[in-house]
Amino acid sequence: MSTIRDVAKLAGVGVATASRALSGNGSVAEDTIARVRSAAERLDYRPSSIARALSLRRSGAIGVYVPSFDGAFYSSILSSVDEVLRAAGRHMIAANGCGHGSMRQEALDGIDFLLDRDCDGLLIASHSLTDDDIAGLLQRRPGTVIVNRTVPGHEDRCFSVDHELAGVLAARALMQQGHREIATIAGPDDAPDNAARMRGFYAELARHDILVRPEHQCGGTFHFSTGDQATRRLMPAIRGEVTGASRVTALFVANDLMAMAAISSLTLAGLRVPDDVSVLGYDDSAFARYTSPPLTTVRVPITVVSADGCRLLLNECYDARLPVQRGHLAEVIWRGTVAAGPHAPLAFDR
Amino acid sequence: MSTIRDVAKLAGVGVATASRALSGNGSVAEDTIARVRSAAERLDYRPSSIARALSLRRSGAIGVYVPSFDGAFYSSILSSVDEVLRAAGRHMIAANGCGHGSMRQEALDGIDFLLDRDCDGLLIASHSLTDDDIAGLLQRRPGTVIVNRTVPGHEDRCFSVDHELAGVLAARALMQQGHREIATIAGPDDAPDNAARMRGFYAELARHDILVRPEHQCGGTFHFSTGDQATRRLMPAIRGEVTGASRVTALFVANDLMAMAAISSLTLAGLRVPDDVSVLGYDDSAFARYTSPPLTTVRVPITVVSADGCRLLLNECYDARLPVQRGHLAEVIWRGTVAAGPHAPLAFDR
DNA sequence: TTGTACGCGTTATCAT
DNA sequence: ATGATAACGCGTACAA
Repeated sequence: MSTIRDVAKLAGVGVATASRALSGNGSVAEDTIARVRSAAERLDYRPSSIARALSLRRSGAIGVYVPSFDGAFYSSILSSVDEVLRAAGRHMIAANGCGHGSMRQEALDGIDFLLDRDCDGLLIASHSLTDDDIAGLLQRRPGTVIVNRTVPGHEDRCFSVDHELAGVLAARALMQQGHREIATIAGPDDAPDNAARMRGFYAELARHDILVRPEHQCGGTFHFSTGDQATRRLMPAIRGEVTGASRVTALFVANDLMAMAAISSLTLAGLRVPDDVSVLGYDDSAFARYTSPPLTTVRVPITVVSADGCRLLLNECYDARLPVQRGHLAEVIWRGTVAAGPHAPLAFDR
Repeated sequence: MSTIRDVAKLAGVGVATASRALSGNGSVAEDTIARVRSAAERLDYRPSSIARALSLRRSGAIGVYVPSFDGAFYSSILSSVDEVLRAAGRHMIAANGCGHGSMRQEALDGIDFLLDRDCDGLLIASHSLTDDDIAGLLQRRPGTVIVNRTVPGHEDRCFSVDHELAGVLAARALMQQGHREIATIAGPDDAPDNAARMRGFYAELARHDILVRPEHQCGGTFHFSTGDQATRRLMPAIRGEVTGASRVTALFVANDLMAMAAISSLTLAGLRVPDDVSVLGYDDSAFARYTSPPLTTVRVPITVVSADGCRLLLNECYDARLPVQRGHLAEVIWRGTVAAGPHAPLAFDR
């Protein structure tokens, strides 16, 4: 490995000149630049990003924490962030939750790990941290951005759709199709984004005098398996086998993974989607248009949300002036899993 | 940010002693260690990983290139590598193909990018690079491991199942269920792993006098959309609407993403899987057990394959002595998308 | 425009 | 067991 001193020597100049010639910072004579360039070429000179980082006191790395790399949702964040970062000549150190603690502990550990790596900035997607965890982190580490949830008092550092409003849209979608007997499969109780969408969902339903019976409210973990389990538990209600209760005709599932598992489970049990039950998902993951039938779902534009978060980070950490959008909106994507229910459809403006 | 000099000063020792006390390398008196530790604690001292990297001439980073973060297959590689790395105190710089060139160019760029980041080692999963690209890279960069394909002459640096054998298993799975009229949806022509599985598949079929008609061999890109398109093209043949040709009763799809799209497409067209057509996937991605119906597929144990590749890297780059397995095997996972075909089942030993 | 010299924060060497 | 000091490779004052 040749260093900049080798290049300087070969070009017959001082190291400072070589550095300037290569980086373009500072003025260097044309022919000197050429000499240095060709010397660098000849030696196959590769600047040490480590030495540069030490000197500049910036590593050029943005740490990204996601609970998991699996699942289309978090993958989208990584893709999107990697693209923005690479275009800016920065890179990503990605960490996911691993180890053996609670999900909160895993997140804390992962973030700690990233911090130890001298990341210039941090982009975090975690629904397992408490608001206080995040508030503390935000205060300790200025260059931090939170994605997919909004922490009260720190709205400027959070990039997310309004999940509560998205929940409202989900409720309307079902009601406008004439569903009133509805069951839900939620995400983790302690996940703020889950809580928000469920809150919005139930509230909007309640505004139209629709109540989801407690026994029709299932909990899940955002993973396939729990979508499957919850659906099985709901099966009698969906089949209308519960005496004294009307048949459940629609299912709102808090993310597409669980929705997909629900459809699979339903199909396996001989129930037809959407003829026997409608299923409404959440996220609009990449696979949603390829389930059988294609999934009707609430789209969360997570790639653009995280790209904007990432650009804010770039602006702060490296004095860039990238455009940063806010106020991203969720919307219902109509595909094939929600059909007309037995009741009169309700109409909503837009 | 306090440095080790601050710690040393506060503890009343030299920097070397402080360094030794903190790292555990070299002998330091018990009470000195305690003094240094508490000084570090008080100052909330965080060693600079950059300075350490410069001094040690190792960044502690392993670069990981995957064509895309989306799709369960590459996500599994990331998860698995991150877990192994974190356990070893190392980290991952992940890059995916982005930019606007060919997939090969994207891979080349991504790898170059990683190299510029002073990664100690490289783990690469790309089916778009040529064997020569990889041979060249392997020679330039000793600490490199290739995952999910085997480059002739570099078997020791490649971690992969035998995709050709896996293709053989796929063919047997279909034949043993009594299928003889078979269509295929392959991955990219220039992807060696795709070529291998298709080669094995066709060869094993041919050994039993089964030929896949050229018009029943479709090409794809490993993405959802092409699985969908190919399936539509195949529809008449599956429906038995092609005069002078027997009805296609089974579909072998080169990865689960396309297989999922195929099922969706089939279902949408009113065809039942597996009653009307069987579908056999490839990879056993995380979602495979949650399609409708659950996908029968050839399992490629990519998490353990890449974990072993990663451990070899760790051994080479950091003189670790982690166990490294080889010779991972693919196997057919029977679920719900392959049913009995119209012909006599063939029997195979194991 | 150019070159010298220092600083970035660590670890390692070598005396003591 | 400990401390001074020299790398590590780069960027950049500052002087020329």
